[in-house]
Amino acid sequence: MSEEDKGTEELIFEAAQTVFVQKGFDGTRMEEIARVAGINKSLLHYYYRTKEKLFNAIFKKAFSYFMPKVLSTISSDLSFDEKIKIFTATYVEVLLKNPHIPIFILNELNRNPDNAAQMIGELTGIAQNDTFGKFSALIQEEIDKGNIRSIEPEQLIVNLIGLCIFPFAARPIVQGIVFKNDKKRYNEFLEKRKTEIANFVLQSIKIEK
Amino acid sequence: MSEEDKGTEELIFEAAQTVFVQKGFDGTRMEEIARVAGINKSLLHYYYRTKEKLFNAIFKKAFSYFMPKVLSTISSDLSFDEKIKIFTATYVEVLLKNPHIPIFILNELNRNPDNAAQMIGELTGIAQNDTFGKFSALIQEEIDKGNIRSIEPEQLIVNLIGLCIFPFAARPIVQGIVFKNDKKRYNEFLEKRKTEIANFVLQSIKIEK
DNA sequence: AAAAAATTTAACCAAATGGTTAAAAAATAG
DNA sequence: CTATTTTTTAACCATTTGGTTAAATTTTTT
Repeated sequence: MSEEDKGTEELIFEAAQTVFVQKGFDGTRMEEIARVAGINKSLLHYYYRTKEKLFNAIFKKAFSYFMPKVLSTISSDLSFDEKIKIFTATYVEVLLKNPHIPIFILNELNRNPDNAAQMIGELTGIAQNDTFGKFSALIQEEIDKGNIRSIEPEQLIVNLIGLCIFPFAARPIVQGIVFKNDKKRYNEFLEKRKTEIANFVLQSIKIEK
Repeated sequence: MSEEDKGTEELIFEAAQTVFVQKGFDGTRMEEIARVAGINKSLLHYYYRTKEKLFNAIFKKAFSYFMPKVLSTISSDLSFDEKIKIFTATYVEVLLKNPHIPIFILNELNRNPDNAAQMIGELTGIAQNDTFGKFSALIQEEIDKGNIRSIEPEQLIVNLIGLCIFPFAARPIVQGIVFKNDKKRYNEFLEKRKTEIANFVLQSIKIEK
């Protein structure tokens, strides 16, 4: 394989990403991927033998955006407050750059949990490191130290992640119904979320006020 | 049409709901709906002429679970705190009974926003009443009265709804990764959410502490 | 320039799918 | 009982789709 092969392979990969992420596995047609990539179906199969193989490659990459290394912020030596602030801000920033990822991942995870689990298992990080376990422990420490009020660590973790992901996964609802299709206000709303989420969460759990 | 017609029509409707909600529009096969309903394809088309018509009927009903009348709690004469508590508790209860609805709605909304918007428009309530506008006004009043801290009403509304919906839409993640497939702990977690969400939110926005 | 690899073209295939049709059988209504 | 409606059966159809094949052309490597 030459260097330019990566050019074509990458071209196909990006086209596949565009189509799969927008339309899901069932809604995606191989021909459309080829069309978007500006090549033909034969070449598509020449690089990725089956739809499944291509999809799985896309899924893995998409998942790395969905559960980004941002979670490693937890293992840094920042203060708890800073960790929350940086985690949420960075997470929202990542999602602002990949706004279609959440609904894609959530849907495919739901559609074919077994295959998805397999793909996630093949990724390094996330599942292996037990990042959430560490996060739980960190929260429990803060509670024990009296820095935050008592709360089940899992509830707090799901709140944090949910507050970041939800406005993206539910964009048509939030933009359409809450903001009556005013895209500008919806985008300003998302921008503010970068700091708003940490604010909201910390106000809820901090003890001194 | 006789009375028993409704029996068969309802049978088909329920089978369609089961399949569509689990597999989405693209992933659903008409034959599977017929199989689940215990009838044959011909009879299916005899009642609902096309896949689209059947789907749209299902979508409308599902959406009424996704955005339930619970939102009318807002217009009641309860105290603000009570409104939040009852809204979140009832919403989580509704979703516990229809756990697959969120991801179904979010995905179909994303897949075909125009058709979804049309269907939502044909429903009474929700879109017409500007429930969210009223909710915003209510929140702003509470801020002006000094009962809760300053916050953009839309941020608070999205937080509330997101905290309710997210654990259902992201079940495979929450159950699989956070709770390592311990279904029992995941279900206990959801049960606690009925009160936990209001707790979390009120702690964040209440002024006296 | 020769060999190897990449790309295109186009025809082709089998399976799946949404939908139709028509005739027979069963159930229901008048 | 007769007429109507509902339901089944089964064959059928056109289209779509993922995938293959083979030959020709272009590009890259050596």
